[in-house]
Amino acid sequence: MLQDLDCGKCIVRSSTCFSDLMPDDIGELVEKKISTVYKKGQTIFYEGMMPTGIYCLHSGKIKISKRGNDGKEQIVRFVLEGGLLGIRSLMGGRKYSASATTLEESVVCYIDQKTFFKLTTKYPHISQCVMTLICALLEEAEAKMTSLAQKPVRERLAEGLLILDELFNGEGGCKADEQEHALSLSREDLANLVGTATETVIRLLSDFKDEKFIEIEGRKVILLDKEGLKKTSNNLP
Amino acid sequence: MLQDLDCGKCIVRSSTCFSDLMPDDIGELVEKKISTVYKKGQTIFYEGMMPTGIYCLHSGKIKISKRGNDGKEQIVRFVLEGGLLGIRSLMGGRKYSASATTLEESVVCYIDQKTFFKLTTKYPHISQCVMTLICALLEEAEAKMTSLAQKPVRERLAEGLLILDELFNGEGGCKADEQEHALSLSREDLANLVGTATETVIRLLSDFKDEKFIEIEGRKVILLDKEGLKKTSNNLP
DNA sequence: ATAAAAACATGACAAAAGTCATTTTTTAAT
DNA sequence: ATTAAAAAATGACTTTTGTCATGTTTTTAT
Repeated sequence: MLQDLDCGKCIVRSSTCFSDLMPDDIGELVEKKISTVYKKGQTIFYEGMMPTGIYCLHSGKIKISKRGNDGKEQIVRFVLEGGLLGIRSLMGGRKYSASATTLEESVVCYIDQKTFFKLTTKYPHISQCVMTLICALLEEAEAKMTSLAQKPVRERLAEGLLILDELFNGEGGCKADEQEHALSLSREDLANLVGTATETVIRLLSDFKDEKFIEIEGRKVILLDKEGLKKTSNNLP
Repeated sequence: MLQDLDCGKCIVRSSTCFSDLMPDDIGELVEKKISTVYKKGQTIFYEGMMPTGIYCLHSGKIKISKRGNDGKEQIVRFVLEGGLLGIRSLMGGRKYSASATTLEESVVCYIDQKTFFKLTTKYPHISQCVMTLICALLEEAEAKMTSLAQKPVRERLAEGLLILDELFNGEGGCKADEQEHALSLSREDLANLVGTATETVIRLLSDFKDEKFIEIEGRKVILLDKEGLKKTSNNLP
């Protein structure tokens, strides 16, 4: 547990729904929030648990995943620095319908529901902001549904690689001096994101390599030809 | 266009987010709302348009569907009597990401955004109610994603039939004196819901008939053995 | 009532994707 | 640095699902 994170100076906070808080409320946040470091692969909450607050991702990357009826994992989305975790479940008053697991070491701030709802009551713009977030998630979920229902695996994998690249190496991602356009999800995670078998991902990645769309360095996948991937993903413009 | 719908007496309204309005506001609703009858197969709004208000379904049934990159339709969800249409797009301030088409003759009340937002500002419980609705939609969407990604078509079709039955013949559906447990979506709609080819749906429906799970009467599908369907859908309890 | 159109049905075949078994490489721990 | 464990890779084979062609039935419109 970390004691020394000062929400007042937190650049992450200022880019979330919690921007524009009055000093007193920031003070309360500093006091009430509980910050925890999770190592890679640790789970923050499990599907089926009842939420008692929300989590704000201070640093790191997280996958949100469900288990299908046969216990197989399905990755539903990712959360990056500044993202909120468990907000849908808390706002909907329902159990978590997915689990949250770190993909790398992450610092997460927990805010209990009482403190959170006090803030949403006082600041309507927070509710508004959360509503916008959830609406965006729903739009994305419906797009992904369509993709899963209609596209062959090859197209979905190309699409998945591009989305991951945008997510991890785009705006909020790592700096340019790090390995550019490199993804390092396991093949299994990639399969659970795209909705296929691990072997199929491996085979298609080799194909993509042969076609010079990507380069493979051990676990890392480096995008060489995003245009080519875009074409094979069959996403027009 | 219909002039004679009185929101004050509207049983549908009283079961939606618009329950508990003060008389004056109901009066304004009566004045401002525009009620229209749509025939079967007509489209209320199209993917890509910008919303200018919301629609409330007074009677009828509606499918919400997207087009994939190859133009193929994907049914994303259904809306029944009392449901709101276009709420996600309006609240998220974004274009419609799906179209709304009637499955049978339907009466739809349009409320322009100014009137709507006036109400949400005055009645926080409306915003709260809408938030809960959208959270539920997101949860369902993520469940459907998982199903599409992991289940074989046969299981998805069984699941789809059960969901449709629950939706159309359960609580808000038709009365018991009508054909019980009968669905009359076209095979094509069924395919576009379940994410497969029309021929595959037809073949699987024959299988289900042979296995005595359903009976087929022309376009109508009558569920005989819901337990059996549940088992083949692989949804445990 | 009848014709035209749409929806449904079926067969044959091809393509896509999954499974299982086995080997190689990479990663992590001592 | 070495070894054990995990992840990645590959091949052989099966199953699932999609496509195309064609015939039949049901709706719908005149």
